[in-house]
Amino acid sequence: MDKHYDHKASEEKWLKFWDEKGFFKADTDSPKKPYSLLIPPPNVTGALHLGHAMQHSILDAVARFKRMEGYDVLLLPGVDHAGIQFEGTLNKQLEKEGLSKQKLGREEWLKRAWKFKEDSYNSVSATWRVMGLSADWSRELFTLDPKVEKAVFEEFSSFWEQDLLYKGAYIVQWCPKDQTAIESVEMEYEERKEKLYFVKYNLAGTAGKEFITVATARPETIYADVAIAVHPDDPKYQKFIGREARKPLFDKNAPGGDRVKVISDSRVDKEFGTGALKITPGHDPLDYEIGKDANLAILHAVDKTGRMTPLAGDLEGLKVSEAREKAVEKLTQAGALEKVKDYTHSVPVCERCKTTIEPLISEEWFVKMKPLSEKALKRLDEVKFSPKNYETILGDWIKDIHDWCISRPLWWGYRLPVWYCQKCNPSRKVGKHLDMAVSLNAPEKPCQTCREKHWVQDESLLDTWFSSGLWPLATLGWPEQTGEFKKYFPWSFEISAPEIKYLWIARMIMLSVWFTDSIPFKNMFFHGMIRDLEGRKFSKSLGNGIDPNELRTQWGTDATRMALYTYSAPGRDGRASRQTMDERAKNFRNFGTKLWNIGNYIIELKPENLTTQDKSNHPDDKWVLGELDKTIQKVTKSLNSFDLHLATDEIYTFVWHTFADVYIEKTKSRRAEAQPTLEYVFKTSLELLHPFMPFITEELWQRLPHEGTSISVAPWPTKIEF
RNA sequence: GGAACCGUAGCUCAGCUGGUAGAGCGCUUCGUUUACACCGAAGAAGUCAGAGGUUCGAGUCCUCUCGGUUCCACCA
Repeated sequence: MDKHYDHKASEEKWLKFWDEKGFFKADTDSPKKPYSLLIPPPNVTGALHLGHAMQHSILDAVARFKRMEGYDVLLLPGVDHAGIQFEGTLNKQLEKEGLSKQKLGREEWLKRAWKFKEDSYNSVSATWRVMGLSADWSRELFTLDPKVEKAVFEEFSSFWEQDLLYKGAYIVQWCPKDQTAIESVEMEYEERKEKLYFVKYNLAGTAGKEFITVATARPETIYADVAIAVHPDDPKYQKFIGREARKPLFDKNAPGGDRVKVISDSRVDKEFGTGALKITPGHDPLDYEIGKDANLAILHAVDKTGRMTPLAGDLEGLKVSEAREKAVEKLTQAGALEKVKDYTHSVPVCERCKTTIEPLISEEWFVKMKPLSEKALKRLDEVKFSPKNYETILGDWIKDIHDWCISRPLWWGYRLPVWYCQKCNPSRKVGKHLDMAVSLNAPEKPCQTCREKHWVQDESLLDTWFSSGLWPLATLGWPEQTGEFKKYFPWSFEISAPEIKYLWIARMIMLSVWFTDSIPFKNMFFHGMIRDLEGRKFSKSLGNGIDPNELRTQWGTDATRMALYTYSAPGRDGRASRQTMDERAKNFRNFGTKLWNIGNYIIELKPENLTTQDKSNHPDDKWVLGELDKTIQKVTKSLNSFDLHLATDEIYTFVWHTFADVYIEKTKSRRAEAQPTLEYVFKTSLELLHPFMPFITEELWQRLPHEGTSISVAPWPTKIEF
């Protein structure tokens, strides 16, 4: 044996061996009990990062453990098309080349998109394999594969038939840069120092004598005002309720001209500003609510690109920030600006591009979530969460569910399978089944109203989570009751980063319970987030990321995996730098060398004149077997509770500090007698270590006397059998 | 405003249902005798954020305070 373990050669050798032997293929016909693990599909938007490496190492350890325990293990890999994020990343690339979506056009753009997808996918796939993931590659899926498309269509059409879909005016958080509606979970708030403008509205018919003053941070939206609201109990404004006021900024084409009504509504805060609130239902969620209840018109002063609409008169076409300055000038000139105060508040911005969100009314598709939420809540306690408190966290969110906006103006992903009759339904209204159809391709049947075929498809795409929310079902061939669906569903184990607990985990639970009357997974593991030493997220812009491939190349895959398990306590965030990762990986690289040298001692330096393979009754032998037995029990227990950080620590301490430092040292004076015990304890230790360090354990196990073809399918040690 | 999590050795972190403080890296001293210097032996280092409480006994349970992080809601 060489002095040092050559991790690179060993990894290549065993990857090839495992692949050829097909140990990791799940078998629906196997009499073994199933254990299924679903890999959260990484986005095809770039290379895997350290968080992925940890997540996948955890999955693989559990999979390997269960396989050794004798289960028919399915570890299913896949990748996600990640609509918005994908387009964002690709468009940034195109920008550098001086290109854009618009310049390329849909067809050319899609060609680039598929190329980009291939590149990202290849990087992800390569990393997966070299990390030693014992996945069933024959079942690998992409969220845009036909198998998934079928399931997604079933999801959509069944929602349609159950009357859970609707389209209509809805207040939507609109990102002007990404040109898309985003969800509240995709928004961030930024503290901004802005101004609060106190604007006087003249009461109609008083010719500049009576005024009502409102405080607003967005004077440019005055054009879209439809009312002023005051609290019904506010004594200051009793006399104004029911009267009309004149907008200091208005467009002659606006409904009602410059007139807005003063109404009362208890949702107005008497203490804020002047206690009078201008109502702009087109641009503010609260105003929208108040406006809806008071039956007020919805006007837009800002459009979806973040520019002023014709309603803003000569400000049309200006960006919001420019329009605000102009509006303030005009108000000053008109003597309508009473005062300006400094005002610090948090402004909603897009999580991805940090652009200020425009709350707008937009025509979007929604799923009514209440029925799904109610059904899911009854079954939530069947999922075993790690850490436990996530059951409450998710339960609270599902209880307060709001309808799910599922349409996105994107090009990358699933088009809504909705067709309108161009002739009978040119405005694409929803609700009349006769001049609409839900179909994957252009409907064969004619429109039932005009008996002709003028079908046009809805332009929008489905939200990415509409497909990934169905991942536990789609990957197993649902809606068909396939053999694999029957055997592997619900999944035994799922894992996720906590940041997508609502977007993804809660949705999977609701969708699964709705469509199959079953929870999607029995064990749900949330790992923590690895951050940098200052506690910040890893991000490309900060450049603080750590490349798992560099760690792997330098220290070996086994060592990198072990380093990651030290961060794997459920729900605990960790801090890391390249240096701290190196320190940990180095320690486990050294541990690998230790194993290698133990192997050298036991295998290569084996005494030649061995007389017996019988066990001895020497107290040291009994002692080490007792310690080994304790270790077996502890490691098994920790693995069953998914405490991998404890399991790795236990087996590490036993091998290094009990077996090597103490026991092996003592055997040197009675080497021949101890040989059987040495071999047994070492082989068993390797088996306990295999889920975490698959390569070196296979390498050494193969050199020891053993039964079977691979440690990866050797029986998991349960008790001392010696 | 509501909620959760965290605060343990210089650094990064473990410590399950309460019972004499742990690991890795780093540091000090010694060791190159026949598995291993990617090693071995010995060692220094913490009033477990602070204050109360429950208990025979609390890092571990309860309350409060301080500090840090995150999530949810609202922000005219």
